[in-house]
Amino acid sequence: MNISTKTQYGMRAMVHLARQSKSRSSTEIASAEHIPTDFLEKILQNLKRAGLVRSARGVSGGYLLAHPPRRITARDIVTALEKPLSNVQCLEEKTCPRQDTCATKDVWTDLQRSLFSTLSSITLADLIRDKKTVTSRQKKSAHPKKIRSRRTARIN
Amino acid sequence: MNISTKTQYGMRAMVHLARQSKSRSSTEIASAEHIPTDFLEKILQNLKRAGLVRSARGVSGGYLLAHPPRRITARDIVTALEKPLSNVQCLEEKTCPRQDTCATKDVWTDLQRSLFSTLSSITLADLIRDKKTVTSRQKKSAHPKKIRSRRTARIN
DNA sequence: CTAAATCGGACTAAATAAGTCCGCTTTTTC
DNA sequence: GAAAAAGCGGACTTATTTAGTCCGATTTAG
Repeated sequence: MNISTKTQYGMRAMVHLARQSKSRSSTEIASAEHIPTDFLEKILQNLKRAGLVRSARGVSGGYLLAHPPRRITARDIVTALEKPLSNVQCLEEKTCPRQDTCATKDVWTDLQRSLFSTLSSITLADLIRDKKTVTSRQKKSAHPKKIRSRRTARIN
Repeated sequence: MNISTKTQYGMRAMVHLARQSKSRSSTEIASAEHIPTDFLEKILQNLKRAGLVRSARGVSGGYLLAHPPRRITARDIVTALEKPLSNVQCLEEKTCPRQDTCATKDVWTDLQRSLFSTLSSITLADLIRDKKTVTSRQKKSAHPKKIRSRRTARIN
């Protein structure tokens, strides 16, 4: 019942990317966020396969968000990286052999629902706002963003 | 991000005990709930040290709940058995070295709060009731206040 | 006394997590 | 066209955690 460092790294990297307007290389993110480079590379691959980031190869390549920050939730990131999100086998199609055992199933379904619901309510846009606006995040209001551009890179 | 089998076993054992009015031996619970006996023994020790069950040694000894089922929540059980309930080091007193990193802290604190709140709202009494009452239990999602009791499970 | 139970510690095996290494491909720049 | 800087992919290693197992001691009812 813990959050793997992989997922924590991934969350940090995504927040980092959410603050940038242009693509960033994995080495740049790694040094900025104090994440082992090769490990981050793997994480970014996962995030890419999950459709959360896009990448460009070659010299001035790198990664950037595949969607605007307010369209990416913490749930997206966690489910992309945390392997068996709620691994309680009785939540699969296999039912418990005993009915009384299944009484405990309610606990795990409730837990999973609450987990998903909480994570879904948090977007990257929320996270890159100031701390004091955290309370207002719960109300889910839309916010404009300022975009600073500096360099140009081709992204697939 | 999964529930250990240890915790699942423990939950099953507690539900089992909640249905009984007298003490039960670990071997009895183990065979009824299909849990490895020696492993269950360890789990019951944990639950005992957490003050959730009581035990009697000797020939007709065994375990029984330390409190009535309506006073024991899923949170009690999970925290007793799941070792690092939400192991995100930045939730400890050690702050993250970088401020921007700490943006992700909100995710984990929210997650933990929601987790605790959900687990706290489920009592053993809820779990041993009929399935159809599950719906009504979920209505009082965040803050459990009223608890209806039907049968009086005289344990303690 | 003996059988059935709780206790406690030590130990092991399997699985998962966390990271590393290496070589390849793609793209920009000189 | 070569070099450099990036992403990509697979295989590999190491450390930690999980899931038990084993064994002996102690307690207690009959």
